[in-house]
Amino acid sequence: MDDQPRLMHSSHGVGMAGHPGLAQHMLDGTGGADGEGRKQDIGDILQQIMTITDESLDEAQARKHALNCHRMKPALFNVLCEIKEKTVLSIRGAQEEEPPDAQLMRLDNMLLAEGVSGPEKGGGSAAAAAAAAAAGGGGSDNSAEHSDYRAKLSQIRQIYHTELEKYEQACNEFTTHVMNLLREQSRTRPISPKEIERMVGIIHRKFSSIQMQLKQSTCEAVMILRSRFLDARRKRRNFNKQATEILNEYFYSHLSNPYPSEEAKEELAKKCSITVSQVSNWFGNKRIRYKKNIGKFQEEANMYAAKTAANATSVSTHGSQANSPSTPNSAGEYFFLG
DNA sequence: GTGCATGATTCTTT
DNA sequence: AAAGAATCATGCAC
Repeated sequence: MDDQPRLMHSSHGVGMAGHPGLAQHMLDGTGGADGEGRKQDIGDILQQIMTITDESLDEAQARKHALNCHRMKPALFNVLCEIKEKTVLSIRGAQEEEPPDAQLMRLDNMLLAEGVSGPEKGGGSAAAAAAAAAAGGGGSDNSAEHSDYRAKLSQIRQIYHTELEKYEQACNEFTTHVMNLLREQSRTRPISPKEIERMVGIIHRKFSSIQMQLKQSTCEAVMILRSRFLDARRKRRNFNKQATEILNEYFYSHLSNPYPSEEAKEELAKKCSITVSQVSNWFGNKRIRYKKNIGKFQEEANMYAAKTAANATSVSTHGSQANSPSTPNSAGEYFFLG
């Protein structure tokens, strides 16, 4: 055991000299058996290994074969393997720590949530349905947009999977190729299984970083699609007639103070099948537009006043006129006069 | 295509 | 935080 360092040391000392004639002599197995001769022997083998890449392919092939058959080869090979093992282990210890990538996990989670990387159909339509629900809308005519969204999502999904498969295939092919190469080389130079393992790890890391780029751009594409789908301003739909009617009825019957409470907004939202914030938007727009041009809305105001009055009389023959805007009892309180 | 209507957003004011 | 005001972007009738 303690002669291993000596072997390596001698390789440095003698290896650089280069004695083709002597080397041939050694490889023939006719060299001396004394200690000094053995050192020379090993040194020449190492020298030949180190210079093998300088030779032509045929020469190198022949040299390789000769070296493989050399009587000292197994011993030298074992020693080199041990040394290699030690250095590889020390390298491993130094650079092995790899925290689970938070970014990658986020991307994976998102792709799963959006139904891009999950099971075939279910996730995608679920996400689309959620997006559709979030979009607010009347709910009747968004099925066309919905299917459009779904089609585009599945397009993204398909591209993603094709690319992913391509990467995986390339990764496997490359890994196999490298492993075959290393296995082949391990016959002439010391390559420990751990080193192969490490190499495979490096390859996988490289490919997974490429995969991450794919995941990132897929996420971006989904986000853009989603934001387009969800951007209500782009896909603005007028409220249906009934909803507008309900909102106008409330507005004109509360003309002196058209500021519905939170509860009233919720009630209106429910009646109109829209969201509370849409109700708030509507009243905000209505107030400002009414105030800006009361004349323009006069006809509408009268119409709804009549309607409200009619409703009131039909409900109660007593003819309550509590909410009649056409007969204000205290005009000074009207919001648009303030 | 044009112009007005309308729902949503953004910024400012209260 | 809610309302007002200005503005944007689309819908729709013509």
